[in-house]
Amino acid sequence: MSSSPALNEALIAEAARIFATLSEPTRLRLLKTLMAGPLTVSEIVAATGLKQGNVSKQLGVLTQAGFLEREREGNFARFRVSDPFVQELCRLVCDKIERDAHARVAALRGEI
Amino acid sequence: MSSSPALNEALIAEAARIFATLSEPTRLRLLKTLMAGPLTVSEIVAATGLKQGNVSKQLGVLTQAGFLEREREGNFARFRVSDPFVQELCRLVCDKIERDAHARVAALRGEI
DNA sequence: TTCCTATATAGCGATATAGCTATTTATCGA
DNA sequence: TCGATAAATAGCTATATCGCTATATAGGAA
Repeated sequence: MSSSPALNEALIAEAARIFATLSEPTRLRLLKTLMAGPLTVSEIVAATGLKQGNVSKQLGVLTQAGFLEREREGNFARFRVSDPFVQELCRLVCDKIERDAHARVAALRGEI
Repeated sequence: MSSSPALNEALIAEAARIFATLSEPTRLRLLKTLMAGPLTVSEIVAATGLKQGNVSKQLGVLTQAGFLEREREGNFARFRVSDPFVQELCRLVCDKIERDAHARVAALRGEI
């Protein structure tokens, strides 16, 4: 049971879109900040030191991509990570980075 | 045991780089093609219909990122996926896409 | 060496998007 | 209704990078 080329292309395009969403340091910083718990825009601005406009814009991108949920609270907007998938993905990547770092250290040891 | 801000930034930058490498449909297509087994550049060109120059360029990007290994075979260059990490990552993302698709279908059913 | 084929790379136009400043929109309290 | 504050957005410049064409490099065979 193999899928049609078109479906494959759609799957690839969607996967690329997901990876692209996660390809910006600023957005990863926002996700990391929100992984500790839901926060309002101003709290995020205070926690990260990023400009309010950029924070709003990138939160919008992450929400559009389905990684965050937005909830109005009076004058504020509170954002939360909406999908454990994000955590899984980030953990996998971070583990990989650590593994590679350890491998590099081991290689250096071998070279001495 | 929390890491220094600088280390965190480095980790985020590295993660963003990994995601960015996977954010291009062409590169995902190449990875997908190579997941079936190692191939030379000309075989990849034949299998995908992409231009030789682009294939070389993007294989270079993937190799630089550590996702592929290159092996000279006389006049040819054979590439292979070098890290099961790539498969894991792609599987995770594809699963997510399928889950979301099913969820959308279910939502549609509910709306009828 | 000289030719031929497989890869790699240079240079270019087009496109996408990050972050900036400034402004607009939305919601609450007086 | 009228500020005041939180958030979203508009418009901009700068930058990165895709795929393209054309060319350079590398390695084998004659």
